[in-house]
Amino acid sequence: MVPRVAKENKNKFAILGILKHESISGYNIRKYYKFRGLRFFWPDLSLNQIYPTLKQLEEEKLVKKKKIEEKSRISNIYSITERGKEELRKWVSGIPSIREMDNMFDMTQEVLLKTYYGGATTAEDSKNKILELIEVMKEKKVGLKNFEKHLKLTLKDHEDHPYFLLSVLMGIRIADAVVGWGEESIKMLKKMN
Amino acid sequence: MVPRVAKENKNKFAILGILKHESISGYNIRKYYKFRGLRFFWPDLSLNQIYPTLKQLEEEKLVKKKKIEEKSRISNIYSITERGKEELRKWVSGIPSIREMDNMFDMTQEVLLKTYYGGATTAEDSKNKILELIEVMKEKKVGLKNFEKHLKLTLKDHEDHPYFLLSVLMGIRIADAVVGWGEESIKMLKKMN
DNA sequence: GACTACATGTAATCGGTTACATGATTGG
DNA sequence: CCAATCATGTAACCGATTACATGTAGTC
Repeated sequence: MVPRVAKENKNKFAILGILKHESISGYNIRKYYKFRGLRFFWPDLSLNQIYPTLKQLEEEKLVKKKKIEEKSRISNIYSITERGKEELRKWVSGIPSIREMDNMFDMTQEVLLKTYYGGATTAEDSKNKILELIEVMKEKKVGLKNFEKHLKLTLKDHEDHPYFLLSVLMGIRIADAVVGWGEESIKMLKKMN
Repeated sequence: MVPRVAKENKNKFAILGILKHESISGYNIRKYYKFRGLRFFWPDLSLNQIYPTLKQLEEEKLVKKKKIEEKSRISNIYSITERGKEELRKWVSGIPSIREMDNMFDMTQEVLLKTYYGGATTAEDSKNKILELIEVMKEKKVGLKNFEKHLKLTLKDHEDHPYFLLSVLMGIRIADAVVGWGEESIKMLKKMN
């Protein structure tokens, strides 16, 4: 029997990354998510998800809970443990398996989250991930360009084809945007050394 | 008690849209997904998901199953019913609630799937959806530009800030790409009339 | 004979959403 | 005093993934 590998709970690392940046309560993790820009590219981190995940992280000894009274208010402040930092670093530095993905949004999201928490590992690790993303996106673009050519020739064969073409054009735009971003990012990361 | 509104099963409509284009088997829905470009921007449609969904669609009388023997092979060919076509049209023509979303990828994906199946409704419907996406993306960009300004000023205050900046820059690139695509698409849809 | 592609499903489980539940504090 | 915000959770359910299960047809 092959051991079952559960789909990674990425919200776990999203939360761990926030706690690496600062020690805060569950309620404030939600605010952090909402007000630091993470929400623009990462799926909703709701409180109903944050609290159980924190409980799980505590059981795994990746975070520590402390009851703190502040301005006559009691809240549970969570902070990352050494073990948690190491777990985060391992996850962030790991090359995401974007080669097995087709969906351009999925792969971009994955690399973006790891880039966002790039402070948890070395600039070199971040650079490598972005370089791979650039490469894969360029390959996707070649495939999309072929679709475009084919659809432009068969535009009038089926009422659906013009709409298929529109979605392919979006794919090409996304690929270009990601490659452009990647190249700009590589330059910025080099300057940081 | 407020009635529970289940999260829309979008794969249901993805499959319905494929069957509107052509009558095929579950196995071939998977191939369609893989080879028509849908995979570039829509999450994996696996066979383990396709079969139960087809069963559900059949129960709802949105599709019809027919056992067909072809080249000594028996397969279940599914075709869309009139009711299914109407259900698809209603879904495609509905304005997605992207204003309640923060995640730029989510909103783009949602509009893209509806654009992909634009043949199920009028060009006018597709245009309206894209116009709204352009507007929302422009708003997101304003927010991201503010983040960018702030992060550039505080770049050296925290080791994480350069990485936050990188993710914000990606957001800006995505926003620009989507707006550019939207404007190009509007022009193409106008020509189609 | 082994491998790939065709072809269809079920069972167990996980991750995430919706809904429910409770209570304190602050500001108008 | 009422609304918004602070603050933390549980229960039920749904959607999607992983794993399991089975069998045929064609090709190297």
